[in-house]
Amino acid sequence: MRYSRQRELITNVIKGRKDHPTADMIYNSARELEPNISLGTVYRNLKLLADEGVIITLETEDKRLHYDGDLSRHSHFICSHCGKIIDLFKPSKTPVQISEMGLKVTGEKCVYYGQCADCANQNEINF
Amino acid sequence: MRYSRQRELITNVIKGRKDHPTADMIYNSARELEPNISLGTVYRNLKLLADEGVIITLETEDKRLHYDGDLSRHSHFICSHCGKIIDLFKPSKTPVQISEMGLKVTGEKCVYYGQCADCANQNEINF
DNA sequence: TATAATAATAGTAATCATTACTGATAACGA
DNA sequence: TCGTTATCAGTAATGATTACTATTATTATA
Repeated sequence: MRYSRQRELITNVIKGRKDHPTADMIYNSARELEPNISLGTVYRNLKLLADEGVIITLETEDKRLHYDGDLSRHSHFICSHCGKIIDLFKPSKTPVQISEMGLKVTGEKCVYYGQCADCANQNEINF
Repeated sequence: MRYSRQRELITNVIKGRKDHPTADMIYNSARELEPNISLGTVYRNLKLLADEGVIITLETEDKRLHYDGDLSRHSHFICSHCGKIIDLFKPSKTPVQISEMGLKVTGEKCVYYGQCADCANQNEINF
């Protein structure tokens, strides 16, 4: 992977924010410093950075991918009313502590990722 | 909300499956019994059922919404290799127990939903 | 039971986030 | 410095989902 000024800028934009911007929001931020940057470049690099594990993606109900530059283990709270995304770090993970932040939790979706038994077996043979 | 044969069929298709079908998969199943059912009808009713809380949605990395007719509290395991979605019920939620199912967990995304402090305050005034 | 009001449908067009494509540009090893 | 080729800007294409419209079906009521 070669260096590119655009990719560095995109990385800095994400890492420098505490919200969880969409591609479009990152595009707008990036254009302030690099007015000619292309939306396609933003999307291509976001995918690249996510594949490399440099950033994290968040699939939300608003049907747009949100990006997170914080790789530390944490979960998220999404307001069903305004869509705001709030980081929840370990000590705040329990329902009680969440409510201390003024958040009223009505639901949760927890997804684990990895390799299923079938794919793990296939890998033993094919890879 | 009036009764409709199509909505009942769609509901039965989802409730009768243990996998986590997309709209397209539900459409194909529904067509076996109702060959003229429209894809638009499937989408409209899925959204309706999700809004009513009759079914649950799952936003995945494959960029297609998956639906779940099981309302009991549980999380999901998604195979990064084949995309298969596996239910994880309470007693299997810990990493150790997950690995006993032959699943190799490499990551997790946990999202809580509800009302943020700002929206809760606004509601006191406006609603 | 017949009828009117209107929710829901089938079929199709439109939307919108994301991805693919293409000729030009830039990074970087030799 | 030069050649190779990753990356880019700009734009077209894709694909899941939603909106639209004329028609049909549900259901409350006479």
